[in-house]
Amino acid sequence: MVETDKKRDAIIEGAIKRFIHYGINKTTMNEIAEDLSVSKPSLYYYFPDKNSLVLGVIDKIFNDYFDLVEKDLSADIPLNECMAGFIEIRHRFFQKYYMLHLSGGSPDSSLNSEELKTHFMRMHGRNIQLHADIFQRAVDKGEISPMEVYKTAELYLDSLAGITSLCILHGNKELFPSKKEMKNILDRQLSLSGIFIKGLK
Amino acid sequence: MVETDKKRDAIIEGAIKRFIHYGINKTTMNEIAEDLSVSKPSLYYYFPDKNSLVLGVIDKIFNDYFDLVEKDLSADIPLNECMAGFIEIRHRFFQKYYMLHLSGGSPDSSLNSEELKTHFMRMHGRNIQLHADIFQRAVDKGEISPMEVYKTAELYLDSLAGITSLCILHGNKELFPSKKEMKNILDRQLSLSGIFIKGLK
DNA sequence: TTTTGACTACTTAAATAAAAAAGTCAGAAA
DNA sequence: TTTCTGACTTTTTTATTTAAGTAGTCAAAA
Repeated sequence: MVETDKKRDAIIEGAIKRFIHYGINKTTMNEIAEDLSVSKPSLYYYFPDKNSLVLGVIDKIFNDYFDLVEKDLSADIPLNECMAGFIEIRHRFFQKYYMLHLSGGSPDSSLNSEELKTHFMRMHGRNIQLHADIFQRAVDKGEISPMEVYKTAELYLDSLAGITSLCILHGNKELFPSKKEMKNILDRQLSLSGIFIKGLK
Repeated sequence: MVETDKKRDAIIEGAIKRFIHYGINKTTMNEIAEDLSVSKPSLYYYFPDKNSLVLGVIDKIFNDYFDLVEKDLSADIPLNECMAGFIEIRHRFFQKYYMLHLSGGSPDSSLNSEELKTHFMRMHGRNIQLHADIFQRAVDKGEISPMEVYKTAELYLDSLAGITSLCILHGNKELFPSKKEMKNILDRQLSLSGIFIKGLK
């Protein structure tokens, strides 16, 4: 069982490497198998279909993200700084996994099946809830005014995601946004976050 | 000359009617001509090509918008209320001209030519400048803190536009967003605007 | 000066064929 | 028994051709 899990993880890692370069749709099960020097049916022994593999990949990426974010959660720093830290974490993930199009608040074209979309939305919801919890804690500490924390967290995250999606839409139509555009997205997200959090006081 | 301008305007009005229903790309010059009971070459007498006609349409719509907005501009009301008013104006335009996809801060697929995109971006810039001017006035009155007004106005408008684009992406994949989704967009934009303006104090 | 029927050139959409990828299975290797 | 594979089938994607539709022109008429 432990061996099996190790193999599963190795496949997921291999898949991620391909996905990062070529995206989910442009990566074939054959390529993933070849990279790992195994046959395609071996992959299908560990994952019933491509969707399950993609699901495993998304799961791993989001868990990495939540691990990082939840580590910062305990520290007793001002809300604005905490949010700035999260933005930078998300920005690194956004950059690294750009080709997977996991960016916006909404499931993208690359997640074809309903199952994947649902799973993605669950992760998204977990992120909102995490932010809502932090907002609630800040309310309890008197750092910001009382409010509907979940709705506010949703609005906060969507406003940041919206900035990203507009910047990408605006920018060059290349496969990958430029360093400059990336920097711009980060700067604007930090600005907006600062104003938003200040507006919650 | 006055007669010619009248005919031009009539053509623009006819084109808008079609565009509202079927969008720019799914409307043919023939259809516009038939609606007005004239021949296609008549249209080409007044507009050298379809782009020019679309340009005239966009120009008219934006001028209508700026007329409405600049009317409210003189009134001496709090910044937040002023912005709320503008959001409602834009929302009405968004709803009415949804099929033209003039919504986001970025030129959409329906604006094919560079000329149109440039013109659209000029209108977009004018809107940012208008908001920057209002922000500057609010700074001068001491209603909000000093800042880079243009950049802030850009961020403000993009954060609102981002909300719209995410809501549309999220929502049903129908041609038209539902009444409920529209209401949701408006409510969230008003919420975000309130928080944002408060954050500028 | 303004309008039109009849025309051409170009673009888009539909249909079809070819290629590639997902997924299966009987059986071999560990 | 669990893990793995070569050879296969089915489905999906992509490329190619074909047909249809649309933008734009022009000589001539109102």
